[in-house]
Amino acid sequence: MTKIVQIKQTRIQREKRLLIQKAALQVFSEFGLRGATLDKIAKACGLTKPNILYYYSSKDEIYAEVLQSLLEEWIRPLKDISENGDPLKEILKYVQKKLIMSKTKKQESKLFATEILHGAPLTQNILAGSLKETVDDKVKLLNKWISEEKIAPVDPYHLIFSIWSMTQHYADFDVQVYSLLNTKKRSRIFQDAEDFLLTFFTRCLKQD
Amino acid sequence: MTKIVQIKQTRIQREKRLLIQKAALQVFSEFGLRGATLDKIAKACGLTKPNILYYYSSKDEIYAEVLQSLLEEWIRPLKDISENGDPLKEILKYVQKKLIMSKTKKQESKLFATEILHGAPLTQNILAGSLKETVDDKVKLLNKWISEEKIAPVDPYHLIFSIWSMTQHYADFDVQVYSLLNTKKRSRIFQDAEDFLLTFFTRCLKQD
DNA sequence: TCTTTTTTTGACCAAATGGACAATTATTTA
DNA sequence: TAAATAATTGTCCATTTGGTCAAAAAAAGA
Repeated sequence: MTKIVQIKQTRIQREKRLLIQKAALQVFSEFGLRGATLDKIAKACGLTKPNILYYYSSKDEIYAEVLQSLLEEWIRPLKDISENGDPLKEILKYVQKKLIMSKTKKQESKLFATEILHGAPLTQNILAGSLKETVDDKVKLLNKWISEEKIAPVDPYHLIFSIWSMTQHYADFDVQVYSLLNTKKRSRIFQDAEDFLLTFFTRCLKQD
Repeated sequence: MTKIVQIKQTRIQREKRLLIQKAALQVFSEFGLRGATLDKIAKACGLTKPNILYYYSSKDEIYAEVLQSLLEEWIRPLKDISENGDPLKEILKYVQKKLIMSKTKKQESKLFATEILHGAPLTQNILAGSLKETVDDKVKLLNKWISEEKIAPVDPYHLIFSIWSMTQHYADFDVQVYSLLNTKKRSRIFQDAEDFLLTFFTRCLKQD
């Protein structure tokens, strides 16, 4: 009696898994890992709870997969900072990209933030691994630009932290940001934010 | 048969309530509202679960009280920005204060962040109320300083957001920050952060 | 000290929730 | 189209968890 292991995913499996992931992202980002329930995810994607557990063996597995696929996407733009372009322009382009992500990937940003905030139980090794590699690489580049006097001297690690924090703030703390702005300013948050950030980093980094 | 309503707190009540609040802050900031359990709080303060419920009628009530007392403390430093001092210095002093809070009030920062991140269900009215008042007040002051050409022109709302995000990042994302720095830099995070932030805001705001 | 009030706790309950499973239905494949 | 495989679901279960309650213990007051 041999059990045949299924290797290739069927069409339905691909579709349903994606469906579940989308719903899970939504629910996890709103309620956190522990606040999210399988019932909520089930309702969000129109499947039954046992049906979800047919595709994933546990709630934690769903969470892990959602987080995993999000992390890769999250690190990517940093890699795009290019040694060849104009230093200030490259940095500003990165700021813009991150800001756009805050606008269009709000759920992802919040889920990532919640994970880190609560100690990054599933993410530690990625942080200390591939993310650290990429960061260290870009830190070297920034230091090179500084020594060549192409940008003003700053601690490159903290420069990266500042870009992350300022841009992600508009996704993670959107409720607060919205609460504090009046209707008029609310409708141009991201435009104002972009203007502010570009001015800010230009003033801070431009060599005179 | 009249039930006498107790008005004054006994010594034990004062002590135990504080004890519970401390433990609750710790547990809520680590696990979030839904991840925290009464049992965890109970263990953290060495009381039994029913005993905790003798002092607080529900878990939500504990959460609300912890959050409430945290919020007041959270807003306060912003109020201290003074019209009379030197504009740039006043702003830098505020940045320093916020950074110190990130260092010494990490749990509070994380709890606040988690609350906002998940939609600020209990905090909305405070955000739109007393916090908004204070912010609007300081925005006026910043605009005045700008029109008097005492600091460089920037959007004052986004300036405040940038201070919040960059300083709180060191508390909320500490796991990430630590993961990315080597041992040497890890031990001077807050010194480096302060240098970075003061330089940054000075460059950005100084009138030439 | 004796009484009253406050504090503490063990035992218990109901609801929520993650998950198992067998039976049924739909889809593929031969 | 018949057999095999994949997908779906109703039902059930065990654990976790917020919360209750009556009785016991401790503290305070007279």
